Amino acid sequence: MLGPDRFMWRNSGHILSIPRLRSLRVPDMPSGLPSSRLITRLRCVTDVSEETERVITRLPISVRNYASSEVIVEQGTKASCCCLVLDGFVAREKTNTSDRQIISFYVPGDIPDANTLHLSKMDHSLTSIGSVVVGFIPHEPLHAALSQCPELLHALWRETLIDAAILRQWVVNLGQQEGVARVAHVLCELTVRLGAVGLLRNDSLSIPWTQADVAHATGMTAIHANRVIQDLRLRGLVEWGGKHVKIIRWEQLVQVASFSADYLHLKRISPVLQHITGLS
Amino acid sequence: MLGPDRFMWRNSGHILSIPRLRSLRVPDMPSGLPSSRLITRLRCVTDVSEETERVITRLPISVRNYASSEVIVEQGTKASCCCLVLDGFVAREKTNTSDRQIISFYVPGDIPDANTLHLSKMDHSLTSIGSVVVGFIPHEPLHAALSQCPELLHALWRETLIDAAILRQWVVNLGQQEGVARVAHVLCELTVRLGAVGLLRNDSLSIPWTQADVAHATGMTAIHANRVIQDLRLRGLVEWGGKHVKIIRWEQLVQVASFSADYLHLKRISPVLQHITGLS
DNA sequence: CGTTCTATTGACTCGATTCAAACTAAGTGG
DNA sequence: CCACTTAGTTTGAATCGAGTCAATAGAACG
Repeated sequence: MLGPDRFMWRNSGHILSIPRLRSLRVPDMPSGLPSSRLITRLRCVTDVSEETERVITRLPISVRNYASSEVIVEQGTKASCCCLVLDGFVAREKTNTSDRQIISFYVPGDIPDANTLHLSKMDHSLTSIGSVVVGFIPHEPLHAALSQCPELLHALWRETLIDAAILRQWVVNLGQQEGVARVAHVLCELTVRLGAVGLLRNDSLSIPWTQADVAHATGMTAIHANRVIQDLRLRGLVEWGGKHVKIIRWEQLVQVASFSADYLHLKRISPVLQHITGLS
Repeated sequence: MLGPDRFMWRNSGHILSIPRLRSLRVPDMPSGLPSSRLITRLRCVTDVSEETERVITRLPISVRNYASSEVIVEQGTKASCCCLVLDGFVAREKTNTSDRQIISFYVPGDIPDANTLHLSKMDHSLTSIGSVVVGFIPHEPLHAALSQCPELLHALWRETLIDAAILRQWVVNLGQQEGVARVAHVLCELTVRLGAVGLLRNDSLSIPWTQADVAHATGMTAIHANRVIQDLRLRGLVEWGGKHVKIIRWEQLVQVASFSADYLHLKRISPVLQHITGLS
């Protein structure tokens, strides 16, 4: 149940493979079965019948832990299974020699590589942001379940389409907003997505990212990310200490970010989320 | 067979609905049946059996023409059919009060709103870049065809996944490349995508876009886009006159753009494309 | 308790936007 | 056919957001 013996470690832009020396901080196992994370997520965006729920529960899922900054699935490889985030955060990224771009973040319940069901060759990598628990579902039984259960197929297709909708919004965010707005937008999105699956505590996000991660996601320098974060703090919009971000003024944050949750295509908004966002 | 009586006309950032006064320049009809465009495209990325081809040919497709800068499908509306680009270029865009972001371009054979099959509410608009011929396929018969023909279903799902892969690359492009590289990348991508469906003529792209369109796609000012284009011309990479872009030095363009066609997930490269790109 | 990340600060440079204005090409109406 | 209008392209100068380089301060870990 432990991670691999060697893992990719990022060090000032370079990627080295070094033996694992540190002990793994094993995060808490998600409550209940791994499949419940997926079902919770799917219920946010579509109807899931009990029959479909049973099909999902019967899927073989092998659970695995990752330490921080490990590569879960690597760019260029062919995937033979889909991974389901159970706990922690996963980043999708493309890394060139010097530049790293985080394309999107994934939270528990997401299947970041559902695309491999029909595009097995990975055109990007999946890496862990902080320690992460991931469930792997082999393609064959998943394909079998899909052909047997059209509702599940449509739910998964829908998931991949929402993933694309998030990418579209990210393009807009990068293309036409300036630094402060870009970071604010990421915060808004993660708040709503975490809230949707019931993982918001106390109006705040516990994301084990570094300011460099934020920078790589929003297309800026770590130094500039730092200044943007200070700006957000100064405006009193958030409290941002280390890996803990607390939303102080949601409405203003939304305004700065030009955020609207439409593109997330949520069917229902959880009570916790309603409280924070005022959405319904 | 003509477009609507009124259409959206963009004028210095504002959007006005004015009566159509100008005569429509009706583009040439695509050769053969509308469905052949789709089949040609699908064959670029997946295998299409004759049975599936027959299913596609039987789909009801109503053809419609659009003049330049018309809204084909509008953000916020619920779509009840998918549109298939038959001739010309379509842009996917999100427009706020002042800012316009082109999220992606579509070429003949593409289905820009296949996502509406499972996310009927449009979170963006589709507009015409120059005059365009579009085929509309109602959702119901399409859904029926999908449940009857798994191969078509998987082909379409695959198409939506490639659409997402293009968005991922676009995020990288916007996030970490500077102006010249961004524009060069768009050119490389369109060259390969047009070449794949056999629509490259003479190493050059006939795209009826304005420099403002290029700017909105690459996240910059029209003025800066102009300077970037001049830069590309000066370096001898392209000849860019009006709506006609000719690729002069493909290898250097690829290098400037940091372009690699992997993310387009093409199964085969057409002969014309091989000639220009040296790919296989 | 030192090593290694991570966060922070300052000064300088550069890419990109803004504002203003001129110039070209194309379409319209008299 | 020419004058007029409008969209689109091009140019210049001033300004600003963001990157770069360099260096320090704090936090986490073995």
